Amino acid sequence: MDIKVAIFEDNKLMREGYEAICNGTPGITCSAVFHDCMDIDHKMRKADPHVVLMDIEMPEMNGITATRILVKDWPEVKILIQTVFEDDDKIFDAICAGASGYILKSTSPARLVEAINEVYNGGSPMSPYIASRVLKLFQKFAPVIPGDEEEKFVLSSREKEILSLMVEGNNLHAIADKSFISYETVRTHVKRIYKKLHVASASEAVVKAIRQRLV
Amino acid sequence: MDIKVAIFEDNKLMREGYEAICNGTPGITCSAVFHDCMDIDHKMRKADPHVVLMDIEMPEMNGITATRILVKDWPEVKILIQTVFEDDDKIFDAICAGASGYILKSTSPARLVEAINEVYNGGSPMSPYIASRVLKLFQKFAPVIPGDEEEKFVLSSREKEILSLMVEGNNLHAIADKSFISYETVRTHVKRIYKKLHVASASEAVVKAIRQRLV
DNA sequence: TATTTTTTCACCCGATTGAGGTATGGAAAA
DNA sequence: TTTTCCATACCTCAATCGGGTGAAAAAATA
Repeated sequence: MDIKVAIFEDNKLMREGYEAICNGTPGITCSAVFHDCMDIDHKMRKADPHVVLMDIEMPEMNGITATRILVKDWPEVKILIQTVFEDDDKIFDAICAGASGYILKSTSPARLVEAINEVYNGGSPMSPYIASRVLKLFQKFAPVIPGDEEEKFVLSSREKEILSLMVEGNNLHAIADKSFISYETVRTHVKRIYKKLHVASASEAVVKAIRQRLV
Repeated sequence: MDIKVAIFEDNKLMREGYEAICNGTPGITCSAVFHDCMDIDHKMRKADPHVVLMDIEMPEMNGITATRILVKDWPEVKILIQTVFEDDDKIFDAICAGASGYILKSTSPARLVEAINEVYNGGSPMSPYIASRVLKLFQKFAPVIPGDEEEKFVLSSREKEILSLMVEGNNLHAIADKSFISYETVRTHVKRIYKKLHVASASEAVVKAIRQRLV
């Protein structure tokens, strides 16, 4: 069956262009085109797409907000962001909103078709420039300092589990309940975790857990 | 002038395959092939490449460690990681090490050539699966959740300062000393921070501080 | 099989923390 | 000018936490 694509794009010319590209490609059908995201719930029900081609710059509701809504309410639908902008903030927001791909409007029709197929199959097409920005942002926010090889902490699976629960904000009693073990046992595990992590408090442990991505 | 590529790959067959692909492509020249990363400094000086094709799985020194060294000592050289592995840890480490691209060994020769051109021109080629893993990891580690607008925490500068000290692992007495205020005052601030952040413990506060980028 | 590691539980002690309240001076905003 | 917010400081009380010791199953490993 064809991949059903819904297009959200305020510019009439581009909207029609995308529609033509989709319908002109075997295996892809444009099930609906919209010029804004008003009443998006109703629009999505009507279009029932596999892939959404989403413009960022739109009146009333921008594509990023719309993406957030779609990710929440239609988690199976893949969202392919399309924009003229290349700035980090937009890229960052779109990705955090849960977009599956991010391509520039300068992308060729052939590449657009490729991208639609890729998102549909679980991949994440990105324009080369976007991809490099994503990696840069990733390196910037990476919670680890890659140099320190010495610090490798080996926690047992139970210890990792308990550390995770600590990061989630549980106190020791709550951890005991959720793990179905006694409070004293939790305390024993926690003490061992502290020893292994070379810390002396829950706060330090969770900070280290996050920064060293132990959880 | 041709793009000069240096190949680091322990498997003889693949090594020769890559070399043939590079030299068989107009605009690309393989300036050297190596079966390990020993004495990498000398090897790099000899090869003087624009792009390094780096295998992750190698004896003596793995490709990620080598990547770290290259990024530090040859910052202009683009590194294209190539591997059979798809696991998140490897991807994560390679990107943090500073790789410019990450492709699977199952990638076609045509796509490999494309990728070499893309990294050379500042892009970041990634296999679709890798790209989607990167986005997932990105979302996981994204320091802000821009969606929840309700949750914007306005801390006074003093409160932020104290929260930072908490994140650094100081206990309340240490914070008092470092801030030149009394222990009890620190406690008052901390209580207010808890209220504002809707948390009930130091651990929760530091987790929220890190995740919401408050410090 | 024997040995080590992991997981489990218990008790003690002293220090720390969290929650509640009260209060004062100053700065900023209304 | 009054009010609100911020920073400062102190008090009490109960609960929790960190450190230490000890020990016994269970599981993994040699």
